[in-house]
Amino acid sequence: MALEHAILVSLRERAGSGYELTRRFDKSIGFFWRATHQQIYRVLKRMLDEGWVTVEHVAQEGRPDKKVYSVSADGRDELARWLAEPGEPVELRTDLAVKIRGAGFGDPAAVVAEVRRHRRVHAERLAAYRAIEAADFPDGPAHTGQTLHQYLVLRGGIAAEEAFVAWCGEVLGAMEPS
Amino acid sequence: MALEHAILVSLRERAGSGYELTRRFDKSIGFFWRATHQQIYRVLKRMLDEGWVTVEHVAQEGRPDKKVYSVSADGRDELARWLAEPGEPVELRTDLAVKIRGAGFGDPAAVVAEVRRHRRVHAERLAAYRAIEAADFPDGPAHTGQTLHQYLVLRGGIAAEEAFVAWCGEVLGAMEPS
DNA sequence: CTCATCATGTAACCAGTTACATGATTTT
DNA sequence: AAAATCATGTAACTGGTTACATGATGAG
Repeated sequence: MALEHAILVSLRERAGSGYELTRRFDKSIGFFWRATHQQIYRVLKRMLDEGWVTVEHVAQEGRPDKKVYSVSADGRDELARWLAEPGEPVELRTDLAVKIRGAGFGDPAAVVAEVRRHRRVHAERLAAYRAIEAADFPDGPAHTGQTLHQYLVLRGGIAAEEAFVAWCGEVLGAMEPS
Repeated sequence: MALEHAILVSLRERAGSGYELTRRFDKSIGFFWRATHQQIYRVLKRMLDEGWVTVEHVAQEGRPDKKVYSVSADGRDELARWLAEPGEPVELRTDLAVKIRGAGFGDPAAVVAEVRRHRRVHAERLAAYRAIEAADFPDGPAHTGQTLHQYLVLRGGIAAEEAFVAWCGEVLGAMEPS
């Protein structure tokens, strides 16, 4: 379970509130890990109980107060421990594949339309990632440290989306009205 | 939620027991959807309650009896309905990316070792998929019907594993002792 | 006046994992 | 004698999603 650890990474990059973390999980961290605010608030509470983070209540003018979380020494230790620990390589789990495999048990044309829709979404995500790459990482792999690491993760998102777009294309080529 | 529907697809290809389904989810269907026997038995029970499948008790010699499940008319309708229904395109969720992004907060060399391990596993899966491709689908995209659909799903697994292997390679190239 | 943004939470539910449990037969 | 295969299940737990709930400020 990596949400705790994804939050630790994000908070080590910069302390923030649950709300701010939710925004980050909608953007950069969201390339590879999604989380809703409900989940983040719940996990932050648990992390606080475990002593991995500390809170500071911050009063704001014209806006609701917020609770700013920071990683504690225990949290830093836990993150370092987890980083060195082996984990399971990802496995793909996509219902699109189930639909393709089962296409003959329904309307194949509807499945083809669904593949086309998925290709469009993946192509849009790919374009968005490429725009971020061009804007934020002009030096490509010549970056160093944290910037390099962020760049490499983005490259993973790009590689995955490219693969999905190409696969959808292959499926369409083989299944489209022939 | 696609496990019900993955089971419907598998049972339409061939009726079988929970145990047999578990075997199939370890192999071909497992390229893109995993399930343990506990989960399969639980879901089969629910599907029986919903009337999507029927059971036949089969006594065997020298082996425990088994319950063979088949898809009912309602199950066929449900599968056809679901096949035409739009679903969410996959999102990647991998802790390896979290580890790469956080590498600077721990021992980067340990993260590099982890990336190398993942590359090895993905390369092994890729080789296994390619072996299946060569053995079971000699005609490539020239297949038709159900065989074509199974082939295209396997191609998706191959595309995904290729992308992971390439990405791990890129990460290693940028992070390895420099 | 309405919608978006900022900000935090609870509660119910669903899906998936891990552990426990049994027991015969066949293979090593 | 031990391990693998065939065969089915229950129970507890964990993680994630959806729905509900509140309330201020600022922009259109």
